[in-house]
Amino acid sequence: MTSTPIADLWPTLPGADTRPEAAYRLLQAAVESFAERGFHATTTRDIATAAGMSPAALYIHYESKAALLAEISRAGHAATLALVREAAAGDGGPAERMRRLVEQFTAWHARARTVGRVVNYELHALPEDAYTQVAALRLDIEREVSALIEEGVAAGEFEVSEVRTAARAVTSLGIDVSRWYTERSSETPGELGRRYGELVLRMLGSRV
Amino acid sequence: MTSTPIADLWPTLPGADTRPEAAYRLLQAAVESFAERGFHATTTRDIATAAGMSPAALYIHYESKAALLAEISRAGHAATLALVREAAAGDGGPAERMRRLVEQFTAWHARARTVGRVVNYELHALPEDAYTQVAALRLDIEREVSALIEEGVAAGEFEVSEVRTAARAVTSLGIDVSRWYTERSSETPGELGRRYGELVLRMLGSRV
DNA sequence: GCCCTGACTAAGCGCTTGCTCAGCATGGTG
DNA sequence: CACCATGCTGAGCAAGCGCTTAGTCAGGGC
Repeated sequence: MTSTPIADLWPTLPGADTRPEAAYRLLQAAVESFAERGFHATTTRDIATAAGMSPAALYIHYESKAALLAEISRAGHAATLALVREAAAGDGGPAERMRRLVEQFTAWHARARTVGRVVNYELHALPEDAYTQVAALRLDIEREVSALIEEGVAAGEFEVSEVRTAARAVTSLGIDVSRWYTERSSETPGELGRRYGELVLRMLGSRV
Repeated sequence: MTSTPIADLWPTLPGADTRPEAAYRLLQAAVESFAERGFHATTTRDIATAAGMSPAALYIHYESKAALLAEISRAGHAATLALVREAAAGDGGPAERMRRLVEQFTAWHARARTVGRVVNYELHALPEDAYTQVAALRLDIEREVSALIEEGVAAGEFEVSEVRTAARAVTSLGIDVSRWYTERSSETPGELGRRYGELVLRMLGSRV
């Protein structure tokens, strides 16, 4: 692992290459604070101090505390959707692609657990317009997983009684990783991903 | 369903039969507010108003806002542990008991989703002593599930490569239900429980 | 040398927060 | 009848909140 999750996210932000480094430090501090204490328990003073600045400096780079949350949530969801799309559209049969999808989805939620927590558990604090955008991305993720399961059923590789319930279970398993995973966990993100990939394939009645 | 989840929890509280009805209304209002907005975004005025009282009345029945959270969290965890113990110690082989456990664990997290949200996602806001108690209950729940999986493996009914990872996955699936389930969900808690029971048995490589 | 610009700070404003306190109504008891 | 405990309210305090404002300062263009 050569870069932290927030560094992965940063280049995907609009105008990232021209933004001062301070904006990056603020975003990083915000992710960590929101993940640890939640959005409402985090103060603008917390974020600014962690980024080595006075509270007023925050407002030069971001419109508001909520704008920071919106930026994190949008970028995090976009990254997750990209990851899911890439795995679902890759080489191999449905089962093989599903295994890769779960491996990477799970590993991401372990590795980027701070971003993952903000993305999945602070939705209610988003301003309405940001929430609308993010809800659309979440729907896309679920649809992508559902489509892959359906493909697997059609190909005779999976056997499930309810596709939507199964898709829920698959994404649910991965998302919840960001709640309980800590750096003190005994498994690496990669190991966990591989084991969850195995479990999910069995859950879907895979014959492969 | 003849009673709401908070009514289920109330009788288990110390001295519940002598407490005034106002204390009950406050607890109910607190559960709903904490579940919807989170602990920190909820004000004592929100809770008191929802219970039909002035803010000051809250402090006659509870020591603080955090004491309300602690009471909810303790009672919710105790109820979940009791549910898990009952299912794990019931009749039948390991697979049969695991199916019942998952059915009931999942259905509880759907039906009592407001309590479930507070229980699982507001841990960080608990005072330290309440957190210690609750953490012990959570460990007991995980141990109960792990023990049942081990029993199943020993009996040749399950086949898993890592018991702890499998136990995590089982509880994880159920817990996450309280995050996404809404009263508008297409499945009833009972249906969802049965489907999840099926998925989990397959996940554990059940031969039954 | 001069001024402009962008990044930043010290101070603090207006408001909300968790919580307190003096006092009021009510209903059971002697 | 007086008395008092219980449950509650209206008013408000101290602290902390998100955010603003006036002003500082280094560095680059002319």
